[in-house]
Amino acid sequence: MSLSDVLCKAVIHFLRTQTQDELPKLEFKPTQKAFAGDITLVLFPLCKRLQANPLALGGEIGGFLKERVAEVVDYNVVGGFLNLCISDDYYLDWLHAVKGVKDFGRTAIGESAGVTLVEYSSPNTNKPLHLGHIRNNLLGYSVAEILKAAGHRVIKTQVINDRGIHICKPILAWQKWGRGETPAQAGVKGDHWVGAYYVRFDAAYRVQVADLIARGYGESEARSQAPLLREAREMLRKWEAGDAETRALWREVNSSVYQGFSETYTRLGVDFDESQYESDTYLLGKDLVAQGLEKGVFYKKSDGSVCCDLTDAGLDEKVVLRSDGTSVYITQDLGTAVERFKNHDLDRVIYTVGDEQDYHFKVLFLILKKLGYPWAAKLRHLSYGMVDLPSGRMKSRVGNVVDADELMDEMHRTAREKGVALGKLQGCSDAERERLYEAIGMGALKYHLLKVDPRKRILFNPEESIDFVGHTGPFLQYTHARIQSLLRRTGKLKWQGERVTLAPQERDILKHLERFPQAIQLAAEQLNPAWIAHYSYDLVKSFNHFYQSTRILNVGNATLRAFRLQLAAQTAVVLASALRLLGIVAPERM
RNA sequence: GGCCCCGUAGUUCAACGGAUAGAAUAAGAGUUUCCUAAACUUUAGAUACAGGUUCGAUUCCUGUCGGGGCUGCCA
Repeated sequence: MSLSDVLCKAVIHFLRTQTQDELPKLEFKPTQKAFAGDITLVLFPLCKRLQANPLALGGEIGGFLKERVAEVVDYNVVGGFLNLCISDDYYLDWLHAVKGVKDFGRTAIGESAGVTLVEYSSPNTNKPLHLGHIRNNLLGYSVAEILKAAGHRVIKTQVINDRGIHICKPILAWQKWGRGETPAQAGVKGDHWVGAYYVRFDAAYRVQVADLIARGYGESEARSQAPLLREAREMLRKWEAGDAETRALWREVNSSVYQGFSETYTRLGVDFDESQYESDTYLLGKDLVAQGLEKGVFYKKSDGSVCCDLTDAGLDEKVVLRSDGTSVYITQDLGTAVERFKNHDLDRVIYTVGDEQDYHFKVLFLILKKLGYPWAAKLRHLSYGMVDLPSGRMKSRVGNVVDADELMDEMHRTAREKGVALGKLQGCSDAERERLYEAIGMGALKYHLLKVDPRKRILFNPEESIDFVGHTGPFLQYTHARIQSLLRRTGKLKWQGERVTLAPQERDILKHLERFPQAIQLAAEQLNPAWIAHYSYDLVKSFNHFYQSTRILNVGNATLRAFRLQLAAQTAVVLASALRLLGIVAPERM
């Protein structure tokens, strides 16, 4: 039982002697630095309910706790706040109890733990991943890891958009102008290789459109009648008809893209338990549409298209099947959702998708509810803001897209430049050094993107590259490395739980460390890795305070030295664990 | 037009409805015979505006202004 549980129980016990009325929820929080104490109970809600004076009530509760709860050694009341001072023994016992615990802070996955499906990444196979995908991947991966740490079973999945007109375009360009070239021959990753053909297609297509317009076509007509687009449409038609040659071509080109994606994922440090391909799922929703028609959830319009009326929820009507009988985007999403609940016993499904699709998911969930699936309530859209550039939104058409691989290269390069400038890592082999620069560069990138609340847009300025000093990933990594260095030097000292008197800095770290499980739970509830990022930063700040103001090793008292080393070791354990939840490597040295 | 999200130091980010709104960075001043100076200490600097709800509002509600998104038989 955690300390706040103990306190909560005691306070309720006390209040029961005062009243039988329903009690408001008790609110314990860490005491602010400016006041004496460790844990604070906010009295206002209680005062209101009991019609008591804050000072008097605080005194009564404080007195009761001091007398009856061993951990509480003192209290004071300021305004409407009851500040409790916790005994050194409590924190020392706590540290002694957790010091050997592997994976401290993580909740073991219980027998009854439900399965959460986390979908993220969702790439298109016609171009390489960009900065927006990086945010998506880091967010999805981190949330999945946090859920695991909080005791859930998790399946990580990606839906690969591998079919459609946009996939046909680069294939067509390659067929026309590629002369059988392979990515290996071109010397580029497969995804970039395909992306280049996509760009090439688009350029040629635009020339054709301009040409048609010059010959008197209207703009929209020119766009839809350009020969290249007609060819691409024809390719899509053949693909859908199952034409063997087209399918083979498609398979060949896509396979090199997957190789490229795989390298990017590995470098990003993300992974998936399964992948779904739209080429397998794009027809799934059609029978649902038929069922929906029967049930009267959908209706057929005079042109033959099928719609769902959502006006009762304040939304519009939504087309779920085109007039020519083919599916739209939401049709396959309906089908995929049903399929997932058929294949797995799911507790929850999390879709990690940008906030531009908020409306889409609102509609999707609503339609599934209307179709009568009780699990519709278990679907959740993990919506995040776009990554903007100073010039505005990234648009492939404008050509200002920040490529994922290039960005990672640049982070690595910057880490190396800064490391060299600071004279770091001189004792390492070249290979080891590069490995560390990679970890640090990626640490900077990941922390930069994850520390921001997912809902908010991120402004990414390539000119002022991501920081390595201050509130950054490398700052956390550096602290971890320093602790490791400290421990390497003095590995023999063991602390066996002997009593010492806690200095304020030591107590401060202990309080932070003790809060780690709560930080994980909070992050898991809110699906927000930023909580972990901020927790880690606070922990490191308080460790540095301790580190700077106490000479850990230079004390005569061997017990105190051993205790401080244990404190440092536990900080390293928690820090490494927190960083792992963000996908950040905690280096042994740097 | 309708719906949704966002407005906090010069800048980038914090703050389950709680105490004196925290950090980082940029600017100023310091700290290395001492466990890693990618660190630490210190000075100055902010809740877009107007109402409301209440013991208390950056947070909730209404309105105004500003930024973005969605409102496709695209994905």
